[in-house]
Amino acid sequence: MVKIKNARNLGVTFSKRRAGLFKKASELCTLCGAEIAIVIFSPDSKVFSFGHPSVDTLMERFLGNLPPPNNDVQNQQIVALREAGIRELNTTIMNLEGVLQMEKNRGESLQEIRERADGVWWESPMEELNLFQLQHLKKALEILKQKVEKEAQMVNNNAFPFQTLGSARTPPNCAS
Amino acid sequence: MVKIKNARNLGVTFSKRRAGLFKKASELCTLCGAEIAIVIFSPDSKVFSFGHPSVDTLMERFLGNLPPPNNDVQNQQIVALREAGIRELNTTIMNLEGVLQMEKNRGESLQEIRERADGVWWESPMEELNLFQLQHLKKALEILKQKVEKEAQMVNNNAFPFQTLGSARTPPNCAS
DNA sequence: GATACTATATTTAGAGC
DNA sequence: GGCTCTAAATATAGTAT
Repeated sequence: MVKIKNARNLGVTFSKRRAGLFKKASELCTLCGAEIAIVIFSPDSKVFSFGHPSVDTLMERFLGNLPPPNNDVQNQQIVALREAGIRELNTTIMNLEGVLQMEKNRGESLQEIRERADGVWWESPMEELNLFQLQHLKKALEILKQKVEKEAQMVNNNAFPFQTLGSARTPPNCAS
Repeated sequence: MVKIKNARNLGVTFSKRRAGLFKKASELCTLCGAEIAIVIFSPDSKVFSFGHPSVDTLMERFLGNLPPPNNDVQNQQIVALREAGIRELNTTIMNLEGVLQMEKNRGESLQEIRERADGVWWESPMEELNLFQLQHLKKALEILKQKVEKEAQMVNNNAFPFQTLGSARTPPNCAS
């Protein structure tokens, strides 16, 4: 850990490192399929949080109030692998990119939102998005979702009738 | 984010990055006096957590079950919930972008993979990762759609749906 | 499976705008 | 406050042991 020389920069350091932490968390979610909730109270008691799928969902599961979803990801992976073809995956990728490109051309793409946010865009205040923009984003995402579901269904329809392995939940522990 | 070439090492990557995330969190605690709770569910539903001073303490404060040291519960709860909603939407979008970028990167070398796989392309680790991320993307999009719908509704009812209310309390202590 | 290594990639403190 | 730049610190994917 690098040492801090000036205490006056502590606020800046906090913001930068908080952003870095959330980025690492989101990468871990995307890369490994993990579900992560983070809650941070700053020294002046402001609250920041990160959650995928959501902080509340994961907290409740952690506290034992809700059972975990019984989706055996690894088994799904194996089952789907049996039938999945590279053509379908390529088509999916092309569709995804196509939709994004269309949205980009129409001037309200995710990329635009990202650019408007300048740098730490995912920390940018969503309040700057007006209703029209949100609806537009929503519509774009629905189209995108349809395409993904269509492709994913092609994979799952022919799914190998393998027995689904049960996944038992481990009791909450707290190891740091 | 570094691209993963071999899905076989996903478990190792998860462990390494989980350790890295916890390290970053603990540094943020000691360096800036922040209080942080992290809960991670691995793809096979194992639970890992980090907490300073403790996961339970921070989670309860976040959920509003315990009063913050020096402020009104209601306000704290509203602030936390709004923070959560905004950030989850943003981070989900970021996850989406990350997946798309990885798919794009991988798509560029699909031909090369085919050749290396030498006929048994479905056993190629690349395809495994593709499919895994496709499933992950689908899941992320479903969550995202819900959130966008919720946020859009809030915009309908409130001119400033995401306004962050201020809150202050006595500085915490975070020594380790 | 853990642990060590290392080349590469990412993060970040500080300074300047 | 926020943003950019950059040298230096740190994280990490792949690999060997």
